[in-house]
Amino acid sequence: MIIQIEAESDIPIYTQLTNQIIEGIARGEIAPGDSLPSVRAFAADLGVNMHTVNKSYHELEKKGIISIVPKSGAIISPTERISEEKKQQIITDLKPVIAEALVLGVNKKEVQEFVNTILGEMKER
Amino acid sequence: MIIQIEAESDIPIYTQLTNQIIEGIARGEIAPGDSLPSVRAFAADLGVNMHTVNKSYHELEKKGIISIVPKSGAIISPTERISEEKKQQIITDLKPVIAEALVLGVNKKEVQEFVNTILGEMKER
DNA sequence: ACAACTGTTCTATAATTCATAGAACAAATT
DNA sequence: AATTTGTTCTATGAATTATAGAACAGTTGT
Repeated sequence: MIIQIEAESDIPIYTQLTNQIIEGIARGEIAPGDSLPSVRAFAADLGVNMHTVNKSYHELEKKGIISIVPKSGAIISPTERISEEKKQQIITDLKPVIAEALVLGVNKKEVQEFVNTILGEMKER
Repeated sequence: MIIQIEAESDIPIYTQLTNQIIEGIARGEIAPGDSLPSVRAFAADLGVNMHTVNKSYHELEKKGIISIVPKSGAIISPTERISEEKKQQIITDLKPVIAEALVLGVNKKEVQEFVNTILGEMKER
């Protein structure tokens, strides 16, 4: 899996890393049961600080995407049934992006096409 | 249009305001040509600082959603043809949210339903 | 058993962001 | 003429982001 960090971005490095790991899982490049690199090795690889990678891992754990085994490693969790609360959070996150698209002149059909394009890049789990 | 600001949220106040204004336009509650309240009046209404509202207005202007006429007011811009670059930005913004949904166990069909639910709340322009 | 590696925790620093506050200016509105 | 407008300036305090180094204790590989 290729990770690309942009230091100049307004998105924090640990968030960029979190998102790209999630997208890697969604694409099927890494699967449940797989281990993520150690925080030190990954940090050295990316050219960032160990604590930055650690923060990303804990963000992923909080989201329920990986489980960190102390003194061992970070393992991608199996997919479970999502709660109604988390579904609502997804909708809340989607809403501002879709609203902006419509306001900027994207029509509804095109929004659906955008979503389908993205879904096409990802694996059904 | 009802604006609800959550001071405890991890989302900055000016971003919350920006998003809710965009959603108000998307729902058709406010339309191109309409004026937004003055930064001072809006700030007093919301119980936040004038500069916070001002920051939101400038964010909206940068996105091409309103036009600020100095010494006059902020007016919602008419919808124009969106550039290919902005379309790509929309897709870039959608991607992490959709990827997270899939990883958390939402299936593709359900993602499409989420999007359609949101689109149903908004007006075609 | 030993060495290497693991995540954790602690202190520390610098830059940036977020939100607030007050004041003053010049143009537009009433 | 008085009020309201967005703009600009300085200022402050809290929080966030990213880095750095050190030490600890458990796990893993040889």
